[in-house]
Amino acid sequence: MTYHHGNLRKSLLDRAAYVIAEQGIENLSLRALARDLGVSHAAPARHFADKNDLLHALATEGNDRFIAYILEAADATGSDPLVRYNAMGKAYIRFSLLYPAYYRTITHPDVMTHADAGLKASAERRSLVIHDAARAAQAAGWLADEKTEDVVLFSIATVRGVSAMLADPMNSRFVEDDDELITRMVRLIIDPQHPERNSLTPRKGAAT
Amino acid sequence: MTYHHGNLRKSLLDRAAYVIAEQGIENLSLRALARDLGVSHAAPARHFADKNDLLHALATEGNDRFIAYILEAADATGSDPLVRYNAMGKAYIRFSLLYPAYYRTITHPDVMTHADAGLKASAERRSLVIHDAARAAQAAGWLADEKTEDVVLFSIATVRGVSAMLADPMNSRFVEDDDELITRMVRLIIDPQHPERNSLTPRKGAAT
DNA sequence: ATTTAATGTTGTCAATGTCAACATGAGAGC
DNA sequence: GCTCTCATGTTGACATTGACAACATTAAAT
Repeated sequence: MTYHHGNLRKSLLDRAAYVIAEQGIENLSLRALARDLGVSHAAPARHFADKNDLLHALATEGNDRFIAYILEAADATGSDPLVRYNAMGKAYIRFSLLYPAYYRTITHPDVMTHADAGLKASAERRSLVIHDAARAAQAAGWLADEKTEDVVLFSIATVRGVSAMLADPMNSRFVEDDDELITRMVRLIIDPQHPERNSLTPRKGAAT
Repeated sequence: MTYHHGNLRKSLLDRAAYVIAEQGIENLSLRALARDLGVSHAAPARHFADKNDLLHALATEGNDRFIAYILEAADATGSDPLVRYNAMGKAYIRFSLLYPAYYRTITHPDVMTHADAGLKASAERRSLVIHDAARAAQAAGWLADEKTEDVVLFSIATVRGVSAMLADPMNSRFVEDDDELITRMVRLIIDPQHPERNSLTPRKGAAT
C-alpha cells in the first residue's frame, strides 16, 4: 500500500465512467469514488478542482472517442455519402449504448452549460464532423433543398431521441433487437435505397 | 402569519415547477423550497414522502397537461389525420418550451424509473394518445407499411430531440425563430402536403 | 543530496434529505 | 358550543456530500 496511488487521475475517470454507466451522473459522488479507489476523500481534489471539472474531462474524452467511433463506422462502409451518413446515424446510436457514461456526459445539459474551453473545442469538432457528412449527403441528393442546419438538427434530434428511448428502461420492453430497430429508425432519416423519399419538393407559395 | 400554511402542497408544486424551469431538476432542494415558502425545512415531508414523491406528483400533473395540450392542438386543425399528427408533433415541441418544468420532469429518467402507480398510469395515457393518432395517420397513408411502434418511436424520438436542442442553451445561437424551425422539423417527420415522401415503399411501377 | 512541488491525508464547515419527537389548531362528533 | 382527534407544521438531530485549509509524504528536478 503506497502513499501515492500512482495513477489516480485516470483511475478516477475510469471509475467515474463505470459508476455513471451503472447509476447515472446524478449518483456520482466524489467521496464514493475516493472510497472505491482506497484513497482519502480529498484526494480527487488534487486532480479535479471540483465535480464539474472531472465531468468536463470525461466529456472531452467522450467527444474524442465519439468522433473516432463515428468516422470509423463511416469509413467502413465506403465512399457513398448517403451510405456513410446512414452508417454514422447508426453509429451515433450504438455509441450511446456502448459507452453510456461518455454519451450521458457529453449530452448532459448541466455539464455542457459550464463547459471549459477544452470541452467546448471538442464539442465543436464533433459538430463539424456531422455537418461535413450532412453536406456531402445533400450534395449527393439527400434533402438537397433543405438548409444544412435543418437536416443536421433533424438527424441529430432523431438519433438522440432514439438513443434516449433505448437507454430508457421504461421502453426496453418494446425492443427485442437493438440492431434491427436502429437500422429501421435511421432508414427513416436517410435511406440510401430509396432516393425518392430523400427529397422534399418545395411547394410554390404554399403556406406551411 | 398563521401556523398552518393553508395550501402548502400546491404551493410546493408550483414553486418546484418554477425552480425547475429556472435552474433545472438537479438544483431543486426541498429545504430551499420550504425557505421560499416561509415554512420549516421539514414541512414538505407532510405532503411528500421524499423528493422523488414530489417529482412524481409534478410528473403526473405534467402528463395530464401534456395530453390536454396536444389534443387541443390536434382538434384545432380539424379531422385530417395527417394534419392532426403534424399538429401534435409541433405541439409536443411547443409544450416542452412552454412548460419546461413539466416536460423535464416527465422525461427525466431517474424520475420515471421509480415511478409510482399513478405516474405510470398517466404515462400510459400519454402514450396511448400518440399511438392512436399515429395509427390514424398510417391508415390515411403515412408510412403505411411501417410498424406503428416504429413510426411512433421515430416521431417521438425526433420531436424529443428537437426539444432537447431548443432547450439546450448551447444551441440557442442557431435558432432565430422557434416556430418556423419547429414547423420545418415536424414537416420532415410528416408532411401532409407531400404524400409522396410519406411512404418508403416505391409506388407501383416506380423505379427503385 | 537538497530542495521543491506534486500528491495524498486529516479535519472542518455548510448544505441537504430524512427521520423522530413535539406543537398547534382546524374540524368532526357529540 | 365543547372536546378530542389528527392533519399539518416545527425543532432537533444524524449521515452524506462537496469544498476548503492545514499538514504529511514522496517523486523528481537541480
